[in-house]
Amino acid sequence: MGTVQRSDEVLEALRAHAKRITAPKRAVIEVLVHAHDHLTADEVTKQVQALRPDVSPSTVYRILEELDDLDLVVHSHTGHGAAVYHLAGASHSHVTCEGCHTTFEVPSEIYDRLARELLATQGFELNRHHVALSGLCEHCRGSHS
Amino acid sequence: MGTVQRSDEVLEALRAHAKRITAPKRAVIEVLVHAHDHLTADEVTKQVQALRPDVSPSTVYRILEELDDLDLVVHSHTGHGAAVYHLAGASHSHVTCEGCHTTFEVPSEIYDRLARELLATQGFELNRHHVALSGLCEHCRGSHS
DNA sequence: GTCAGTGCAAACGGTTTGCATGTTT
DNA sequence: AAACATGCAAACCGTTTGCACTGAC
Repeated sequence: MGTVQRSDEVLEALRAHAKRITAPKRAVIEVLVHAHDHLTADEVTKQVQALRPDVSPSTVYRILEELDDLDLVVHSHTGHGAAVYHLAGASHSHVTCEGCHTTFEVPSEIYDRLARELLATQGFELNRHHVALSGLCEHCRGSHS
Repeated sequence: MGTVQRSDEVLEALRAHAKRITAPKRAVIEVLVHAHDHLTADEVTKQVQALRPDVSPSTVYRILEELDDLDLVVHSHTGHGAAVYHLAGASHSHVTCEGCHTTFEVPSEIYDRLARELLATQGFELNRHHVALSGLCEHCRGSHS
């Protein structure tokens, strides 16, 4: 799995895989590199369109898919609403609050033991990224269900 | 959280909550009680319609939602395709294979340590049911990707 | 008789696809 | 110039909703 934080690393990887470098791709990558949180495809699209209004949502989906296939970005399903995307940086996992629908990162080591146990007992190889754990964040736990 | 395996327990609970007992509800409950695996809403609908062809998908969704609200059924998002439903029987969790898209149960104790850790370090209260863990089952791990 | 529950059809959100056009290589 | 990437619009899947009607209580 890749570990990328800068645009040129991503572009480099694209070239290495004989993918073409286009304006929409540059824009998507730029958005992802500067993103502070985890973005849905729609949020990526809106930010991209702020730079290049003519880029279509389907193109953004296709680019995200391509980057995902190359392990340059990672996406995660949250059990509510759209999937979230971010660059495949330092390996981490996700949890989503069912109350406020915020997705945040947790160290993926919290899965270590569970992953070992699943492998040993079920022969199941855990993917720590593909879905976010669900529950209630500190704040929403206080408020109410 | 409820622990129900028999139709009459479910019907009982519905009465206790002043919900009406209708033919479509009986059929949905019957299907769930006899289900061997985890069913999508669509699968429930098809099985219900085998008994009562005039029951509409939206009704099935509404019934599943009602039963879910009453903690009589549980649903889980798998990171691929439709959510799966089953009776709220013995507490267990789910994992889904990204290869063959099979969802199966695992003892929810595998989460014990992780849940404690999330609570202690993040103040996050884990819901062990709402999403299924994702990965590769023994068989698909062998085959390929 | 009342109201919750239902069927239908239409809308919805998120995502994918077919196709003609444009752009990178 | 060939191949690939794009924009658009339409389709898609899973799910929710508005509404008039039916049937449980």
